[in-house]
Amino acid sequence: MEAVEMTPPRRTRNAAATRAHILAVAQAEFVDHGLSGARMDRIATACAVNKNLLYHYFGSKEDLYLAVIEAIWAGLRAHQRDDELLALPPDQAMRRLVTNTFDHFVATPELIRLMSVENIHYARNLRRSTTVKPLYGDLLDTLRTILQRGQSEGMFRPGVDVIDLYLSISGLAYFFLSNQHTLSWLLDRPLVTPRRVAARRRHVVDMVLAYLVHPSPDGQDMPAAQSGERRQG
Amino acid sequence: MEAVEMTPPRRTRNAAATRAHILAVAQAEFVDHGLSGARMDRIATACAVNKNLLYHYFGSKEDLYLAVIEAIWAGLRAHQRDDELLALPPDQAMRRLVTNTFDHFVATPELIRLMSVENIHYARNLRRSTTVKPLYGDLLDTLRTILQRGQSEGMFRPGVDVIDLYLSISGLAYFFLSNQHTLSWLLDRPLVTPRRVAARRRHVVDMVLAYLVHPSPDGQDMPAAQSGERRQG
Amino acid sequence: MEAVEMTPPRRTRNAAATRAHILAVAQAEFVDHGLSGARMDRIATACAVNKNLLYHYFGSKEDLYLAVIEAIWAGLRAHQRDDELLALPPDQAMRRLVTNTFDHFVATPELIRLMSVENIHYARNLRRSTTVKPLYGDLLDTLRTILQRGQSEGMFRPGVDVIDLYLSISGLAYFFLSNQHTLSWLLDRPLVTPRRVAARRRHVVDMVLAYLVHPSPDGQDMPAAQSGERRQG
Amino acid sequence: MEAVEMTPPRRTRNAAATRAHILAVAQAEFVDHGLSGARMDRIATACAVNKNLLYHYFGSKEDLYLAVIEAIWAGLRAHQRDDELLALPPDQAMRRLVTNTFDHFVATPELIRLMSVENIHYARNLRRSTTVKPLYGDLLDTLRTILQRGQSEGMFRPGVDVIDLYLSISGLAYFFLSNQHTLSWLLDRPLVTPRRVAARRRHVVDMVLAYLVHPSPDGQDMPAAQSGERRQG
DNA sequence: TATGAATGAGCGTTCATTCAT
DNA sequence: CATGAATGAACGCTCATTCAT
Repeated sequence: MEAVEMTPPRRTRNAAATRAHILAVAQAEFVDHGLSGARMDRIATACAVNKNLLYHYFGSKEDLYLAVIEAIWAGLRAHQRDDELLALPPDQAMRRLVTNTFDHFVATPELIRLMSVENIHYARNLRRSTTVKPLYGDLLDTLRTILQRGQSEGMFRPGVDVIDLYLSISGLAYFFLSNQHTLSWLLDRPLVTPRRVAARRRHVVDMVLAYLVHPSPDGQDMPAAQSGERRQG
Repeated sequence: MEAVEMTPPRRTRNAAATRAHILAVAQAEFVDHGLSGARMDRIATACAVNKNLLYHYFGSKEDLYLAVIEAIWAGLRAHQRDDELLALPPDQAMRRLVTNTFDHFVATPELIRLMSVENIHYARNLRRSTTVKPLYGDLLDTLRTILQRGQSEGMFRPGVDVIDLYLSISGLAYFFLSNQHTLSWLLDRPLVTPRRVAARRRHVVDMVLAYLVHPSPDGQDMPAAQSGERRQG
Repeated sequence: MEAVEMTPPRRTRNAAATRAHILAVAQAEFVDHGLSGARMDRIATACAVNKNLLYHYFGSKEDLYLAVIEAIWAGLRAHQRDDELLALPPDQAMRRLVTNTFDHFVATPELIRLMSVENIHYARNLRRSTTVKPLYGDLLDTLRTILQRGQSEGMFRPGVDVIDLYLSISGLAYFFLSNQHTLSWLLDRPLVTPRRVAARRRHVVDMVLAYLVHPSPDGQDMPAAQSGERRQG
Repeated sequence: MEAVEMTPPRRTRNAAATRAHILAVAQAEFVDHGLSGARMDRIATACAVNKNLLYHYFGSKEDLYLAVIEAIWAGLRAHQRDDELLALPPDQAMRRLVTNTFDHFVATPELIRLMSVENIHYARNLRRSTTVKPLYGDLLDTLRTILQRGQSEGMFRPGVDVIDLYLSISGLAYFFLSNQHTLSWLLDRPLVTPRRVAARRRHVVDMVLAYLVHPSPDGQDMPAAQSGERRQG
């Protein structure tokens, strides 16, 4: 809920830095208030720049918003291109992919909120973007590769739709974050404490792997048995 | 995306009907445009009613919005109170609970959108409600009962957090609906066709039950094996 | 600042009483908020009658206001017709006339405020009245009689304009009441405490009589010498 | 009753001039219609300026009104600081003080009306001012000095309350101006013609000095005897 | 490049008033 | 006589945007 700080470029003749600063402040505003609720005035004031500069650099409120969501979706995609995953055995790769997704969502609340905002607006603006779509041409490739590898090894169950798998991995991490405010009110407890987040992380991994991994004949390979994540405090 | 029509009660001097009509039209407006984006003028026009009447009945835009979300959350809760579930064996009860949740989300797109909208506003309005919270005191009771019954029978795995389970059941159904517009653009295919929804329904049930249900020693009781829902076309 | 009480005529079929009640409540509203600031809604609510009744009885806001000021000006005039004055010697009569004016202003703050309100509106409404003007045809008669009697006795100074005398008697009592709120703020003390009002009453009488009464040749008849009012606590 | 014109600074991009113009036009509006009756739209139109500019410069209607009354009260005080008075003998100083007050009221009808308006609103706005009160800390000083000087010389009567004297000097000049519209209707003659104003001016001076000045033993020093003002036509 | 001044459209809200019974 | 339902006009104010330099 705080205005982004970044090196304030007051009296700077550095156009790029000013632009970046505006973008960062605008992101905070759109994250906080949505598209309709955001105020150009507040952005200009928070940037300590003249309001006209916003229009000079970005053209209009909607275009400024577009620049913000283009940046956030590019950041998401950059994170997803995790080639190191393909070097791991399928179950470990999948586990890593799930935790990476989860961790990125947790670490980037702006992403969660802007995704909600953009869907409230029926993705009308994202569709106007010419930069985002190209990045997502192969969105499912890594996941599909891991999935197929695990299936051909007999480790993963057959008949798994990669889109459904993607939606589940995302949804399991997304929902409790995106809807934390209504949920924590109705459930009468905070949902995004470090403790609860860590527990949920384990739960999500368990659920995805329980679904994917064939139980071994002798039952000793129950996914849950190894759900303890070593890398996380 | 259009204003609700309902039997137009124009020229009727029936306060309750007028109020209900306003509420229905207002819901459509808030669903479509969010809180900040909604326009009282549009609501009044769509109702064929004087704008002042909105204020006469509801006091303010925010209070009208509150009335809308109170109604939608009450509807959600009414649906969740499914006592018939407790008469079923745990696995069937759980399966039914998951499909009920899923089906209600699919059948009530307004709910999904208003949940998103309200979370964009940090649940500020829901928290003002005095009617919603009381309904949700025992939100997790049914789920907890089913879960514990399954665990004591040895059918469900131990160590399952009921909150996490609730979040997962909801999230698996919620995300692909709430974010369908960005997702279908990025994934280059529609996500809410009848075919895809049916497939996703099966997938969600499979995932939840695969997570919960112990594999039987001989491995022939894989949850997925019985995922075919008979009751759904 | 309080709503007038009067016997609340709820469920009374007594039209006259209802009308009177509305009038009393309306007076309080106009006194408090002026003409533009008054609200028909507030009046109706305070009367616990339907808003339409105000229109039924009085036609419009401006006409209701007119009824209020007609009543208050009639009350003022009724008070001024003090025939007993003419039975007194001129100086005592004048003293009585001044104190009567003063006391009536003090006792009727509504009068002061409605006079200010009506003048803010350039007496536009009072001029529409057909009932007030007739009452004031002989407004200055009593004053003129007393004045002339005193002059012909050699007790009052000659060359006194009766209008100026009237304006002074009124103005000396009016101003500190009408402007009490700004004055007491700027002078940093309350002006309408019982003590201050009593002192001002003496002062006003002194000033008017000092102006009117010839000093007696031996100087022992200084008006101030007898300024102590016996009749007042 | 018409909006002030002043050199119309349209097409001028001079903030200070625009602000001053708005203030002048706003004063005329508040003088004419009071606070509740004034219309921001009318002010904007009369200024040939966008309505939003009023808010940009003054924040709100109430704050614009506050700026107007701050200016008028500052003007009143500026006029009252008449140090030359102290160089005159007490009776002449007092005479001058009374005429100055009277003349300022006559010359500034906006002041009279805004004082009435502000009192109708219980001085609620003046009390919000941080600039007016400091100017009025020593409001009574000059008057007190003149009074005491005259008393110690034996020229003025003892036992005069300086506040009452101030209220009387003001009230004698204020009332016939503030209430001219009702009065001239009820008295059936105009009250603010040059002739009547001049006569009233003499009357007010006479009354104040008759009250203050001891009659000389031989009676030839009747205050009224020298009431003829030379400086006024 | 950057700014202070200014705008037009429209928003949420209010208010005196009228309709229908 | 009295009421609940409903209205039209306009009010104070906001907001994205443009002008002029």
